[in-house]
Amino acid sequence: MVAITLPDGSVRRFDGPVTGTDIAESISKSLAKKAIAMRVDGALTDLFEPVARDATVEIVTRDDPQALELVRHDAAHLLAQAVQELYPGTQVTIGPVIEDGFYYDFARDEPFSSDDLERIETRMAEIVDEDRPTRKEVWDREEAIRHFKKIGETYKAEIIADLPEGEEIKIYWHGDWHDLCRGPHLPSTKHIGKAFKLMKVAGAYWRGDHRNPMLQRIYGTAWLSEKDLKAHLQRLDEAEKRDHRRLGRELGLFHFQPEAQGSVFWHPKGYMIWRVLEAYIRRRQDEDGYVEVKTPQLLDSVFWEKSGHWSKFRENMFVVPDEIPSTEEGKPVLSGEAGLMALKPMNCPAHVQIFKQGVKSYRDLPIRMAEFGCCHRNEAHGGLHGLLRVRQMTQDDAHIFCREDQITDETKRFLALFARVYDDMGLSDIRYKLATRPENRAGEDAVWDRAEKALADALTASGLDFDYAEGEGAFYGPKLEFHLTDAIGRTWQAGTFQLDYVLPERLDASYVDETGAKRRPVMLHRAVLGTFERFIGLLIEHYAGRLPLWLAPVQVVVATITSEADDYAKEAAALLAAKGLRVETDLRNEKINYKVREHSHAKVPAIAVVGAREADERKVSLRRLGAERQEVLDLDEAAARLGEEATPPDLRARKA
RNA sequence: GCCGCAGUAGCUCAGUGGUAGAGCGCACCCUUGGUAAGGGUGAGGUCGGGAGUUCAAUCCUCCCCUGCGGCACCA
Repeated sequence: MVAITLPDGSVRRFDGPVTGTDIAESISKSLAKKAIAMRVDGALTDLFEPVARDATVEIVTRDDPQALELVRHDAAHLLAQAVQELYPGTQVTIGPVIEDGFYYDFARDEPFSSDDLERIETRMAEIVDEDRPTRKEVWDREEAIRHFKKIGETYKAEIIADLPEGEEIKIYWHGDWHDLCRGPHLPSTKHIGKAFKLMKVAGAYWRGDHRNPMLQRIYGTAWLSEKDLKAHLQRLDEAEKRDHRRLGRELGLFHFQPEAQGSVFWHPKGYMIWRVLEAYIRRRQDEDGYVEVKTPQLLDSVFWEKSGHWSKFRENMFVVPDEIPSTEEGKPVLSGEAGLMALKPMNCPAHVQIFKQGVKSYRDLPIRMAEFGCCHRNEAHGGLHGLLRVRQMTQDDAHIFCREDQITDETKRFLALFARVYDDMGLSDIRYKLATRPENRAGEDAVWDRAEKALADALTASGLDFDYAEGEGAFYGPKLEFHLTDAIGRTWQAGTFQLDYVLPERLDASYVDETGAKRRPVMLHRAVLGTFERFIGLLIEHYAGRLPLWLAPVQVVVATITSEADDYAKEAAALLAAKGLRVETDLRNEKINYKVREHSHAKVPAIAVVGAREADERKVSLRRLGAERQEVLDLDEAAARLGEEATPPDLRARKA
C-alpha cells in the first residue's frame, strides 16, 4: 500500500508504486491531460517516475511557477535532438536553461549558419508534433561512459566521468533519441509547445575555459505561450531602440573611431550631459565632506610594482617607455631599452601618496579623498562595448581613509549618498548585495569577520534589505554590489563600494593613534556613478534618450513659425538662457510641422513655438516632448517654470 | 584574445564579373507656412585596406583592419 497525500490534505491509497500520471488520473481526466511533472515531498520529479513509498505529491501543470523552466529545459533537448538528426556526427555537450530561454553547445567542425537555424527550428516543430514520449533509464557509470565513447560522444563521456561518485547516471529518451541529463523532463515532446525561437549562434569554450576547444552555442528563447514569446521579441526590439550606441549617433552625443578603439569622442551635446553630471556629483560630494584632488596619469613602473599592480594587473595596463623617440630616418622609433611608465588604471595608489604626505593623526580620519580620475585599462578587443566597456574611463572615484571603528559609519554615510543620487537620477529600484570573502584572499579570517560584519551592520542600520554574494568579494576585502533595474527591467551595476586592508599595508600608509602608536588606516574604494562613460550609457538606455530636463543637453528650442517672429524668438531665447536654460533657436525657413518633428526626434524636452501672435503678446506656445498638445504661456512664466524644472534636484532641494 | 557574421554616400540600406543606386540628411532656389516630413535643383562614393585569379574585381579567393553577437577576461 502506498498512501499519497495531496496538497489539499486528502489521502489516496494505491496497491503498489504509482506514477504521477496514475495519481493525476485518479483525481481527474483533465488534470491528467494537463500534468507535466510532479513534486514528491517537495522535490520536482518526472511525472512517469513511480512513487513506491508514502509521500506528499503535487501534480505540476503549465500554471506552476516552475513550468517555464521545465519547458525551456525540454526545448534545449529538443534543439539537440533536431541538430543531431539534421547534422549527424555533431556531438552534444551541455544545454542549460538561462534567462529568457536556453542554449545548447555543440561540437561540429562546420559552422552553423542562419539558414541552418531555420532548418533546425522547423525540425524542432516537427518533433513536437510527433509527440515523442519521454522515458528515463539509470545506467551504470562505466557502461554509460563506454556507450557514449562508442557512439562518438566524447564530451558526454567526459561529463559522466566527472559526475560525483554515487550520483545516478540518468539517461533520458525522447522517442529514440537519448541524452544524459539530470532531469526532470516533460512527459512528451508535445508538451513543449511551439512558443520557441532560435536566436543566434556563437562560439563558447568547452567548460568555459579559454584553453579548451571552442564549441558552437545555439541560443534559443522559449515561453509558455505564443503571446509571451511575442512580448519577449517586442521587448528585444524595444531594447534595440534604446541602444545607447544608436542613440548616441542619432542624437549626436558621441562617436567612436578605429584609431581610438574603446575611447570616446564626446560631442558638445554628449559632453554637456557629462558636465551636468560631474557638477552635480561634485556638489553632492562637497556637501558630504569629501576633498577633491588630481593625481598624475603617468607613473613609473617602479611605483606600480610597489602597489602590486605590476604583478596582478599589468596585462590590463598601457605601458609607455620613458624616452624621447628617435626621429632619425630608418632608425627604430624606440630603443627598447628605456625605463617603463604606465598610464594609471586606478586612482587608489596615487591617493595613498597624498595621504602619506605629512603625519596623519587619528583625529584627521576619516579623510574622504575624491578625484574625477581618468584611467586607462587595456581591455581585450572583443570585450569592448560602446560606452559600457571602454579603455579610457573617468570615475567619480574616492577613497575614504578611516579607522576600523569608523567603517560602519562611513558605509552608512555612503549608502545614504548613493540612495540620494540614484533617486535624483530616477533610478530608485536598487538591490543590494554583500560580496563576501573569496577563496583566494589576503588577510586573516578574524579581520574578514569584522569587515563583513561592519558592512552588514551598515546595511541593516540603513534599513536596507540585502543578499549575500558568497565568495564574490575582492581578494583584499568584502564589497557591496548595487544592482539597478532600469525602465525595461534590465539590471546594471555602476557604483561600487569596497573595503581594502591590503593597499595601505603595501604602500605603507599609517596614522598615529590615541596612544601615539602607528596604525594602518582602512581604505574604502567607492564610486557612486561608477564611470561617467558607463553611467551616461545607462542613463541613455534607461530614458530611451529622453533625458529629464535637468540632464538634457539642449533643454529648449525656440522655433519660429514665420520669419516675422525671428527677433522675438531671439529675445525669448536670451531670456530663457538668462534663467540658466540651455536653449537654441530654430529660425530656419521651414514649416513649423517640420521643425516640431525634427526637434521631437532629437528628443528636445521643450519646444517653444513663436509666431506673429506670440510676438505681439509676448507669449510662447510651449510643447513638451511626447505631449500632443501645447500650452500658450506668458514668456516670463514659461521661463520661470522651465527654469525651476531644469534646476538640478540637489539645488532645488537646497532652495526649498 | 577565441568562434561566427558583417563592412557600398553623413545615416539606413539596395545592387552587379564590364569602375554604382534609393530614401533621409546636406547645399542652393521657390515657398512665410500655426504644432511630427511643402516643392524644385544639385553636390556627395578609391564600394574597409592589401595581395591574388581574370582581358576586366565593389562582386570570386587569401591575408589584415574595424564593427556586431557571443565566449573568455573584468581590482
